[in-house]
Amino acid sequence: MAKILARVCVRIDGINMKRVDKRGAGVDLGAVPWRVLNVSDQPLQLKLCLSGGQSFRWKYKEESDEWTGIVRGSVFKLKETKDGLLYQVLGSVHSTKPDSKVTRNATGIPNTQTEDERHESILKKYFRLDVDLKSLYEDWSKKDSIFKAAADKFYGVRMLAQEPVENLFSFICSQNNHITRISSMIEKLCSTYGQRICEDGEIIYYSFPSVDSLSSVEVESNLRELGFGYRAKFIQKSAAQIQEWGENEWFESLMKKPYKEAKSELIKLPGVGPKVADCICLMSLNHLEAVPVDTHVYQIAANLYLKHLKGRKSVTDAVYNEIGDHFRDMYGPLAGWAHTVLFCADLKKFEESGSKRISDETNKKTKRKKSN
DNA sequence: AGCCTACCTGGGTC
DNA sequence: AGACCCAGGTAGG
Repeated sequence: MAKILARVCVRIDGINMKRVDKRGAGVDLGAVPWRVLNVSDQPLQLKLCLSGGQSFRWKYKEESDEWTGIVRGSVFKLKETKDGLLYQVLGSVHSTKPDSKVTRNATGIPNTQTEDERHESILKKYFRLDVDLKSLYEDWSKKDSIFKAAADKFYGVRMLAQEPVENLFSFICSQNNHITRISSMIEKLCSTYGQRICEDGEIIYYSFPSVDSLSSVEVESNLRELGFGYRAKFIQKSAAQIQEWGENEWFESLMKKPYKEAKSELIKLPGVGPKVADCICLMSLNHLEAVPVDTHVYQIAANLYLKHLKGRKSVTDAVYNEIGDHFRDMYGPLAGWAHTVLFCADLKKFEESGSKRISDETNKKTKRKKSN
């Protein structure tokens, strides 16, 4: 069935990939074939990876149990089934046509691949499917009983290998902000400064904006009007700075540098402090020992591991580093990944009725007593 | 070094 | 209704 549908004639309309039938009438994108991604028995839980605070752009559709998001300029739909992880590609910034030889790409993946191979490769890299997560979980469970207790339910939390530009500007938006507002701000950023990729019914998909497009001076006032508040200035100024430092070469140099050096470079950007810098190191620069300490992680640390830190009014640099070092001492070189599992386990949104958050001790104390 | 305050906005609480 | 408070922080004092 899928194979037959795959042979439906495809025409490329600029950057928009539109499927058309022989009469030229538009065909619903539901005709895009599902493909199986070989995850080779690697644990992977989409919900925790895609809505656990690593990325803000993935959308979940309850009715179809599907996730939609954009990785490296391609719009993916993902679905977990008993037969494995299925994916569709709805459109692509640089798409020629499916199964044709790719002549150019910006992914560093050999250009002798077909589009399908390229997309499979993108997803495997994105989910770091080359990393054996089972043995990591075993290792971390041995080292920490709290981790062990959370591991069963929060299996398959994978550290995504994200793109630095999206990662950086998303987390500049995240500071002192709600998830819902962060997501809506990022969507505004994309629809205003990103490139239109394709559409699916009412929904138009945009790529994440380039650094260039965010660097011009008028961006600040535009973003302020769009409700970005004081982050508008940070975004424009950081974009201009990154551009000056050589963008791609700069990001690549940060990947090669030791974690601490990369972090101190990042902190030079306006709107990037220790926490955001650690997010970038961990999520897109391959420094897996980076441990972003936000309010949640501070709560987890102060209530479960470093009780002398309870009740601090602010997380100072010293406290911040103490918490990070503690996790690094405990878990080793991939401490940031391990910490993300705990972070997920502590998120309210992943609470099930009857279950409790790992740092629930505090919640009892800070919550007012319910009157009956 | 630690602590304070302002910063945009929007949603929740009392 | 209108003052709070808080939200996955940062900058400047």
